[in-house]
Amino acid sequence: MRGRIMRYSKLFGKTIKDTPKDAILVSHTLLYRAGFIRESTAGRYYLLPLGIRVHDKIKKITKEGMDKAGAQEVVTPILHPKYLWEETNRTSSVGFELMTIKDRNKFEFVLGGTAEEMLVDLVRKFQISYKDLPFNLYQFSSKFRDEMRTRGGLLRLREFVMKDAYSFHATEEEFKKEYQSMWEIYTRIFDRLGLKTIVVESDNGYIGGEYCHEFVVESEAGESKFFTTKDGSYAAHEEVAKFQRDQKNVGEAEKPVQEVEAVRGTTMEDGVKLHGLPLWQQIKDVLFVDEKGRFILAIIRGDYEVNEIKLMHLVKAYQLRHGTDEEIRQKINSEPGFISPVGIKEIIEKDVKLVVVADTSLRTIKNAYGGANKKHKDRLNMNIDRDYASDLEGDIALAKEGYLSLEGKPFFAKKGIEVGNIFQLGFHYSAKMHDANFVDEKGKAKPYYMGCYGIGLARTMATIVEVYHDDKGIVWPEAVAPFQVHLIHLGGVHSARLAGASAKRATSEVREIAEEVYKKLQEEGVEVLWDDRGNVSAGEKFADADLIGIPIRLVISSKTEEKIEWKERTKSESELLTPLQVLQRLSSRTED
RNA sequence: CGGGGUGUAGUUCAUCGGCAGAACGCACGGUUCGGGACCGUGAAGCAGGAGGUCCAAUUCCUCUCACCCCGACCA
Repeated sequence: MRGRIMRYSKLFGKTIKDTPKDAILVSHTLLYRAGFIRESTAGRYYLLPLGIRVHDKIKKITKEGMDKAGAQEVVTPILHPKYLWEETNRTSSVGFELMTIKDRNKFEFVLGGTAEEMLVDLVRKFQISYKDLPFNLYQFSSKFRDEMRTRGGLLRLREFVMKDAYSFHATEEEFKKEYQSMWEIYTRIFDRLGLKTIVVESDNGYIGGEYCHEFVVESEAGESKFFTTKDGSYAAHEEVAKFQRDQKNVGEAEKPVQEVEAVRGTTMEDGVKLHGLPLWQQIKDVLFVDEKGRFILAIIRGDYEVNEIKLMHLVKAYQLRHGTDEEIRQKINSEPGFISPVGIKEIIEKDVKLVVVADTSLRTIKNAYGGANKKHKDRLNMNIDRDYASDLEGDIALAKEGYLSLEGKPFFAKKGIEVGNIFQLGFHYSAKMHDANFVDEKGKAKPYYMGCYGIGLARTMATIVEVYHDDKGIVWPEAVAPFQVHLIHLGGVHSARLAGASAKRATSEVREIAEEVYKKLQEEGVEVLWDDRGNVSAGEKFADADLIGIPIRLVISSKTEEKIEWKERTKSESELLTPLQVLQRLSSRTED
């Protein structure tokens, strides 16, 4: 534990008045101005004494939560042997953000950005039996991610401390209990940190697995876009949100297909204008190419957009890019802006692998129109099953605000900061890595079922500031404040003299009394920052106290006579208390 | 990686071909003393880096690096 007390005159890291020009977000500005952080290079920050105190408290609360949930703390090396990442083939799938380093023997390491392989490697060093399972191992360690772009001070870093946990189970049922337990513990941890989180269904990204949830704090500063219903019964990230397709003209009789001249541009609007038909009746065709070079034609109702994440999952691809105009012409033998699923398999080049993926929305329309795989030719009255078919059919549509959830409730779009997440990993890692097994009751080796769980500490710290601040500065919740008490004494030879020496204290005495109070608070175990500067005006001390944002401000001056002024950062009024009352109040607060 | 922007004192910014400036901050002295007080003095800069044009470049041109913002990714 760090020292409980500090004199401001000795505190490394001063407050500043000017707003740094590069700071856009409140959290960045305030943490910088108040002397909690300084930047090293993009996405890498120094935590100053005030900053590390807050960081430590967040860590402590996180740790208490994890321990309470029965997880056990470990430490893994930051340099991961690269062969481990090769074992799961993640060197190629996440290569864009991995950083590598070689030792003097040219042995290659990866700077750890997440530690699934390391934990599996650790666990497989032991003979795990079903009797050992389940268990959950966690650590606090620096993570390195060579992010393409950093953002907003501490919100998105290239180097940060993360609490990451990895759980190992014999069965899926067993895992689900842990997942639920982590869900609850996370909610409680963030609650203690003063953050109200929304649990949002989201995409796994490069971590792998089948499902996961983000813990999001609603904020305009956030990067996560998600949808919720008014009652909160459903919350899902934009990438995965499921919604109802409304029925359009399903009752209409199927008309014969007709090929027509269509001298038009290549956009959806051009089609609407030319034929005078609604956008939803048009078929949207989007060509993608995956990492294996497969062509994927996504077809969807014209008023919807393709969700690439959903599409990737459906076709089991790792990466998608849009097909180029040349590819459309030379490989598919179609025409940009005029692609059609009708007869497309017959016209493509022989060496081309094409997967046609249809969104379920195509079942809500009849007699659709769209291109005819030739320039300036369109086709009218296309109907699924009769005129065209897909290799895969499913949900590949992007949700939007106002769409209805599967329960029929309208979506509201929200933005938030993702402070933590929980992942189902299943056999994703244990299947790929050798010997990632446990022995079951019958003595047979089986892969273990896994989950993982992360919380970013610095991001959480910034998020707290995003939520708790006012125009004067930070307003730390008590649980994470760098100190509990900000003690100020005000000099004033003059005012003391003017007020008459008998009842009032002289300046030198005020400082002595402050020092006594400071020592008394120390004895009582109160964390206190004493602004002991003698040459600074009252206004400056107050402004600094407001900026730093410690919950309780105690003022001693010639005006307070035998008492001490008590002011809470969250309130505008103050009151005069006797020293005894101050101590009583402080002790009652710490008991809460 | 694509698009946009910024690099001049610790910080925020002026100067925009002709001796490098201000405010805040910092140091020292003095006056103040309950909401960022005032006066004086002082220290602080190879104008991000390299190259070019010019009698002369912080200023114009080229390249490069760093940082910020918007997009594709994430704790």
